[in-house]
Amino acid sequence: MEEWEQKCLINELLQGRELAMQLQAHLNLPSCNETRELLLQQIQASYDKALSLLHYKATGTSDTIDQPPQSLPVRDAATVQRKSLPRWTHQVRVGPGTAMEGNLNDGFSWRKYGQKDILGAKYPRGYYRCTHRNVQGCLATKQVQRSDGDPTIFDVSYRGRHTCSNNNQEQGTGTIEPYQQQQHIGNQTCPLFPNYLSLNIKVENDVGDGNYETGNLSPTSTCPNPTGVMNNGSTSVAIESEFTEIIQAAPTVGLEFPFGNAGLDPNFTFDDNGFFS
DNA sequence: GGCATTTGACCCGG
DNA sequence: CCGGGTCAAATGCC
Repeated sequence: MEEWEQKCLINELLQGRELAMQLQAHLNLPSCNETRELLLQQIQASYDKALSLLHYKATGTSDTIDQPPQSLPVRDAATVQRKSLPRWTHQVRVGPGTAMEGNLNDGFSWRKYGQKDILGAKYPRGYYRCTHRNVQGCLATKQVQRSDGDPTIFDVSYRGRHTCSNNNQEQGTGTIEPYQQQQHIGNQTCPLFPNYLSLNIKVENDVGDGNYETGNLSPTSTCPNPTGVMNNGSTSVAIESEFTEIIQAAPTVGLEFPFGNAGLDPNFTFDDNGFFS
């Protein structure tokens, strides 16, 4: 058990370090403020996690002290948590090769839990949560909505951070690893989804006090799932995944991908195949 | 049977 | 009251 915690801790610290380096790199780029904010958030979250790990070790079940009255049904707690989670969105444009929204694979496994027609939007919005929510207490969720202007663009907004570690290579963990930092961990770089193109992200920091999940990380959130680490070299998978977001986020403006923005998808033929009923 | 998606109902905040 | 977000039963797929 202790080994686990230690690994988790190291993971977090490494991640924090990497993120900090990222941040440093971004300090020189005048353009992306949001990216920096995102990085900051992630760094903070890393620290939080690391600290919570230590705390856990020290006191056993640290447990959430500032949990007020309680008695509120689960739902309330969930709501509160939800409200305080950080949120950011990318715009993802999809090329012709990519099938549909489901395939907007970003390295995590999502499970759809709802869909809603949004007022004023042509297309419904899909609601997804992490598949491992129940198992690992991972509270990450995302919403995917096709832009009504350009059907090839999806607004993907993320909420919360993944506390799980799902390293399923077969799932397409290999997000594009665009520019910078080619830390190819293992064989991660699968070119499965070269279709991300321009993505803009914006961080909507509705984390008022910035202490989201300060007092209470989701109870089980602290330690990534064993499988993540099991895979020997890939202890960093969790990190990798999180990096994914950053990486995707970073290219904000005018970053040229290998495949070039131009190359992508001259004419998508979505409309033909019924896409999204 | 187990897991994922679908879909209408429900909850909650503005 | 309205609209966005979530739940949960029904359904589908492997």
